[in-house]
Amino acid sequence: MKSCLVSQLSHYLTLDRTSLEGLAKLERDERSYKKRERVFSIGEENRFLYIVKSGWLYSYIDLADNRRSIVSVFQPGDLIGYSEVAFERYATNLSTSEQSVLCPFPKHELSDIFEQHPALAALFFAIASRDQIIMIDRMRAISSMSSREKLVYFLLDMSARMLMTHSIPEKGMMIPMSQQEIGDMLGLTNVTVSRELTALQVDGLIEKEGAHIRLMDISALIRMCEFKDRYNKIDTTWLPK
Amino acid sequence: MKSCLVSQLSHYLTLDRTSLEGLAKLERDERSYKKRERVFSIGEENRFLYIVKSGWLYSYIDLADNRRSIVSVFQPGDLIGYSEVAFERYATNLSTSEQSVLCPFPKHELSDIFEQHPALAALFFAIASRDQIIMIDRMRAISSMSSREKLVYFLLDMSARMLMTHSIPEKGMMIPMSQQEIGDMLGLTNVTVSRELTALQVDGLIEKEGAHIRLMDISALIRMCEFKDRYNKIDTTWLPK
DNA sequence: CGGGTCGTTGACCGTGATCAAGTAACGTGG
DNA sequence: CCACGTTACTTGATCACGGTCAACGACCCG
Repeated sequence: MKSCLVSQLSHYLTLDRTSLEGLAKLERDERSYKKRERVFSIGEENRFLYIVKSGWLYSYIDLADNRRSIVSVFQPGDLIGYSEVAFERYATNLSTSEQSVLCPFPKHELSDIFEQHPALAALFFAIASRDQIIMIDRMRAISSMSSREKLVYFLLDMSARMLMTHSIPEKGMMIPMSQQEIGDMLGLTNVTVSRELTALQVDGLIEKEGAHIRLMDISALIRMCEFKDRYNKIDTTWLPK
Repeated sequence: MKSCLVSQLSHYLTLDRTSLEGLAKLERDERSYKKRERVFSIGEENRFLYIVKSGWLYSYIDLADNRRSIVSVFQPGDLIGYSEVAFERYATNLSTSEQSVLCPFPKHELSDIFEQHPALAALFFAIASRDQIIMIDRMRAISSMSSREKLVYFLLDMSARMLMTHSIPEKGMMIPMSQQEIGDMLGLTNVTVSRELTALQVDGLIEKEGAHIRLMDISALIRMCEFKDRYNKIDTTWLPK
């Protein structure tokens, strides 16, 4: 069975035999987590990185007034923890939002990649850089958009991301997050998320049914928040080899 | 004369001779820019990265209502552009805020680093990861703090950053940014920045005089926004060699 | 001296948070 | 299978924070 990480990376670059072997080593172990289970917490010793084999997860930070800020959402094929690799202790919490399987591997094995697979290391670097740009997009959304535009941005981001690895079914994409959690990603309350989602539906821009959401007029939505798809293609021409 | 980049990197790790040579190659060329000069613009072909030799710069994105979002501020010793390395065209604009000198080098030379200096490549990765966490901190600030707390966060961030390379003079740190620009970093207007800064001064938490700001009660300020210094120390134990 | 940028201060207003109540969906155990 | 408890979503009423608009003063440089 093909690894999700490999399939995400192959989307950007055809990997040679030795790179594949290097990656396989990282996916040796696997562990399963229940729904809403905490994988690691802020302040714990940061020893492992994780590859998502199945399930959705998110990293978050608790705020003062028992709300929280959701930092990133992870899906199958994502590498978790490289943005924290510079610190001895975790700077975020990681929790599953549904039942998930992860492959943990120790931090120092990342250094083997740098020593033995420079092209792979550079690809990881490029992906980290892609995610940095995505974070910048989200910052722009949070700091300058209306609540409605923020939601549109969120939906397009999720959609672009899912389209990278698989197509979206007829009844729309399935987002296993509560409205509270969506709000926590955008700096909104669950109340506003509910209101704006129904407003978007009334205006015919989306259709929703349970956890499934269908985007009805994508180009209008893209115009609303000047969305750019950062997932589809990255520049790999500069990579070694 | 010692390079600023080397002195920033040395703050984290003692570099061996070959690493120093690899870095020297990147700093071969240099070019000077006037105050408020545009270095590159969104959409231009992304061919160069830059090392800051002197001056302050910032990258930004224009918003709809002729405002803009300032993404990052760069100071001497910083590496500019690695967060965009994954894209063929620049995703942000870069402009100086005062007269500056930069060392540009072509993107593909970064790949030489990955091939020939794995430890250095991993250190760059760690710094990119540090900056990712800093971005997360700022996201938390923007999405959940009051305007006053945002400003406190901004001041502490600047202070921590400057302390990494040099000490802060008696009359306070000198921030060559207008209140408009500070607002653009935090998602606030110049009006609010002005109001809150004077309010902080009235409360005795800071003192300001022109572009100089002195933090009077650092521990109170840190408590106000739960600030964490991410610059001072990073984990380099996992690096190759 | 004059023009321009930047910072300050005041009055008003709009968006989204807050508080609250009610409904719907779901899982568990009797 | 229903009774119950819990969680998620919806909808309404009110409020506060920070944005907007505007006027004025300080300062700098030509």
